[in-house]
Amino acid sequence: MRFSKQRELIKNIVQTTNSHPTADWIYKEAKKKISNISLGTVYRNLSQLNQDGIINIIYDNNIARYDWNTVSHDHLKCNKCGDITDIHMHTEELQKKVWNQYKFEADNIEINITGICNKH
Amino acid sequence: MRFSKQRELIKNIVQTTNSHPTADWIYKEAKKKISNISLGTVYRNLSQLNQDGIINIIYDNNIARYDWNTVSHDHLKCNKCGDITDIHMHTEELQKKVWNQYKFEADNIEINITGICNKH
DNA sequence: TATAGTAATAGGAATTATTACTATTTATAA
DNA sequence: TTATAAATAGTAATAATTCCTATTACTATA
Repeated sequence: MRFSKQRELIKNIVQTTNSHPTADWIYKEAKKKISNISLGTVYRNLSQLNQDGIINIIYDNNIARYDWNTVSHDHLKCNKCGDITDIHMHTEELQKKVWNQYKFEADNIEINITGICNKH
Repeated sequence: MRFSKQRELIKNIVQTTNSHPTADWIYKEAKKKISNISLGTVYRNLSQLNQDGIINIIYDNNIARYDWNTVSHDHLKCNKCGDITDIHMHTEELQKKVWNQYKFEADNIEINITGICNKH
């Protein structure tokens, strides 16, 4: 992968944001520094960075959100404010369980929990 | 909820399909019976049926799939063939855990596991 | 039964999110 | 430097979903 200042910027934005931003939000942020950056460039780089394991993609219903946290983790999503909080449940036991019960070789386990967060 | 033949048809299609169909697939099936049915009608009815607890919506990356199985359950998704298998993990303990640790009142817990299924 | 009022529903248009395409620019290695 | 392969901006296309307005099912009244 060749260096590009667009990709550096995009990586930097994701890595310094805790709110699981959307592609569109990242695009608007990026424009503040490189005003003619294209949305296509944002999408392409986000998926490249994801493929290289530098950032993570999570799906919030039908839109993609990007996450600097690449270690496997889970999410609490509040139905009132829409906030998504990172949490960690131990999933090693689940991995063993699906192997034993279903002979399914799990490589990723994601637990998404919706409900009401502690701000309400 | 008022009667409509479109909704009856859509409900019937979902309830007789085991493959977690997408809105678009359901639309194509529905057209065989009501040729001028609109995709918007399909979406509206699917989400109404979901709100009434008659069917379930699951998200496979960023597209919605519909499931006749309304009891809370989890999914194994194969990276090779794309098949999605329904499974059941007990999630009561997870619900307690997020309450104790985060004071988060969970109303839905979805565990999505990706990997290689037993057909490969 | 016929009719009128109304809120739910339908179809199709519009919007949003994402991907594809192409001419041009740029990083990098020889 | 220059060759070249990769990346970019800009735009068009596609995919997924939601919105808008005419139509229709249902209810109450005559």
